[in-house]
Amino acid sequence: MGKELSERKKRILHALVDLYISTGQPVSSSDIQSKYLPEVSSATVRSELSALEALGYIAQPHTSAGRIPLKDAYKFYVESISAGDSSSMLTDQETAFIRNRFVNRLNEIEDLSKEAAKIISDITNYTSFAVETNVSNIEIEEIKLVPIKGSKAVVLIVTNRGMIANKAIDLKSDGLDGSYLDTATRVLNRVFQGRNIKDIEAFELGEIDEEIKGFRDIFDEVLDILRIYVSEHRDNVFVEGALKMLDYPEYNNVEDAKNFLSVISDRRNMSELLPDNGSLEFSVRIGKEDSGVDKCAIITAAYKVGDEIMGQAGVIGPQRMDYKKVIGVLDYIKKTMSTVINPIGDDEQ
Amino acid sequence: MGKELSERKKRILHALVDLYISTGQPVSSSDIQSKYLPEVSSATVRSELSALEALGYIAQPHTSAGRIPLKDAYKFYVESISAGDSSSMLTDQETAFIRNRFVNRLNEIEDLSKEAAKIISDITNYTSFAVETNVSNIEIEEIKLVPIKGSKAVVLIVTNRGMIANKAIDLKSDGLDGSYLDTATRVLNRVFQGRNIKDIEAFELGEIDEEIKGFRDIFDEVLDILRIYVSEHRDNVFVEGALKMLDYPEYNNVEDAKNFLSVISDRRNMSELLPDNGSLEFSVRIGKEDSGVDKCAIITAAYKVGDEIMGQAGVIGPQRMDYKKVIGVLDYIKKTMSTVINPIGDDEQ
DNA sequence: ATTAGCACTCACATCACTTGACTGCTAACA
DNA sequence: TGTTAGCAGTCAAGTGATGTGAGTGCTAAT
Repeated sequence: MGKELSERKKRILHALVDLYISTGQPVSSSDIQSKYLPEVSSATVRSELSALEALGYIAQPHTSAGRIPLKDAYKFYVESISAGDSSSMLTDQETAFIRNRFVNRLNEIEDLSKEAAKIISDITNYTSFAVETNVSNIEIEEIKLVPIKGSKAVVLIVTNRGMIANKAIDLKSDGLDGSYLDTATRVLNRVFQGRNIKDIEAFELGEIDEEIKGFRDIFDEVLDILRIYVSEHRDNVFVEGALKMLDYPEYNNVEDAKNFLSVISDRRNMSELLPDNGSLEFSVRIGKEDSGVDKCAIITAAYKVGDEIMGQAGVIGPQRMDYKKVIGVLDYIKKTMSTVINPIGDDEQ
Repeated sequence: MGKELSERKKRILHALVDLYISTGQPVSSSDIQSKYLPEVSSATVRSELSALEALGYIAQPHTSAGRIPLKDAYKFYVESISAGDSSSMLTDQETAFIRNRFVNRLNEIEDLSKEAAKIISDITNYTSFAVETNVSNIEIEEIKLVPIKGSKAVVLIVTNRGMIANKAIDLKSDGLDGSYLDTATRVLNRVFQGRNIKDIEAFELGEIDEEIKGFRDIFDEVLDILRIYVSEHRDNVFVEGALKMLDYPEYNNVEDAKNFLSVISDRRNMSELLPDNGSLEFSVRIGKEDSGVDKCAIITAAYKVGDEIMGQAGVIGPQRMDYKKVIGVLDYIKKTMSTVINPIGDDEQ
């Protein structure tokens, strides 16, 4: 559909988006002519603009105004810049900045995501976010019951991603002696060791019935801890620079600003904004309808550690945003993250 | 200074603040007369208003407008309502709502603060916050070193407020046998047991030099964990309903809204907004200058568990806010929190 | 196909004018 | 002396008329 655009139409459309991105104002035929196409007249540009308008790429706010780009124009624009080498779009200063920020102590995947979101927002000046995916894809390596004062014990669950320890359980008077705990630990490990955390819902009693016997309470406690952990970490979204969107005139009224902020502060909403197929290297979505952020464009990149996709990071900004820069930053972050980080598990935790 | 106000002036001033709080519009003499003082004429009210204006309680936005309250008027108003029984200002429905929300499983003081902030914001419809104070006033009860796979061990620090366990340390090849860990645990407990977490900076080597000997690495790791814990939990502020402020016409422009949001999302700023003397039962501050929220009023209450002050919770809203309701809610929350919650330590953790 | 030229459109700013909600003042009254 | 009615004065906010200028679409000439 877009293929039959003449070379000149393409140049004009690209120029129009460029100008609109930098000014935010409707672009006039003479603007385009003087800055991008000095070899023709503005009248020629005008007739081309008419054609582009008929094709649905651009529109006029009112009869005597310039043109503004529509969704398709942005799509065309993004395609045209994606072709180039995106990493070359960052200055040396910026790449150095990114690298520096990542060398700090970052153990947890959580810290990593947060830091990525911050960096992206700092450099691009747009609202950014990072999401950990596959949180439930965690394997239990070992469970320990550690006795502490009184008749309590701490449940310590070691996984391939870190550890979970936030709750003490009360053993009542059942077993204050070490052997009780030892047995309980052995049983728990027989049940849980090597299992994936996402399967906990399926941990039904049937299969392991006779093993549990006297340890039913502890078993339930552990299940509970895992459930809470999964629910708290599912769709873990970090948003950075939320207020930066308010600097752009598109969101210069309280109504829209409030709406935007309420959408992005709700993690459920945020995860709906992510591309369905999380494995896409890059995703650019412009003006998603009915999402509460229809005046926005969302660019995401999936990042990996080793071969595994750990999450996504991206930018949410006005439709007229600096796509070139954003894609460049995301691309560089993507690369940096997989090289700077030691694969989890070799390091502590 | 305010004492010499005549009874009628008091009634008029109170009426004016009342009306202004409910409408947000400058209040005219005839409004006051018709709704609050039908026994006199509006001209009389006018002359009283002149006097109150001369005393600095109220002002006119422009010559032909009604009056709006100034800081002193709000102070007068708050004093006059604080005298009454604040708890009676809540409906039965509201008190039931509060009680219900608190009966849920709430282990950590953190959950408690968060929930309090949510409740306050839900009921009052203003932005609310809760702060844990005295986080550093935590005593170490016990330290455990739990060996996990490889040559690693988890450091588990049990305190009177809960437990800290987020890091595994690498023992290298030093000691894979249990006895090494046992000795290390004993030494660590001799050093740390019973000590207050806030004293960690003073844990210098001199005094306990010869005890550490071969456990210097582990000792440093533990110190590090404690330091990080303290710094992450100092001034732990939870803000709820931040966007609610944007519903009030006072913040109906993006400039102010952005400013407000950036102030309250920064925890350092927030802790500066708290009253210096955290032990005050209630604190009402109106239009604090140079704070970035000079158009706001801030009401805080200290809440206790047992005799110990655990934190503060409060509301930040427009100066013309429903003081009666807010104070009522805070008062009830205060009472409920100390009764619903089991003293920490009896319960799990 | 391109261009110059021109008439047309329309958002936006400006200005004069009206309206109405207040006040402050004054003079009369209890 | 305190209160009140009455009235003139003030000023924000709304309304409508008018001008301005940036931009277009159209047409006729090249």
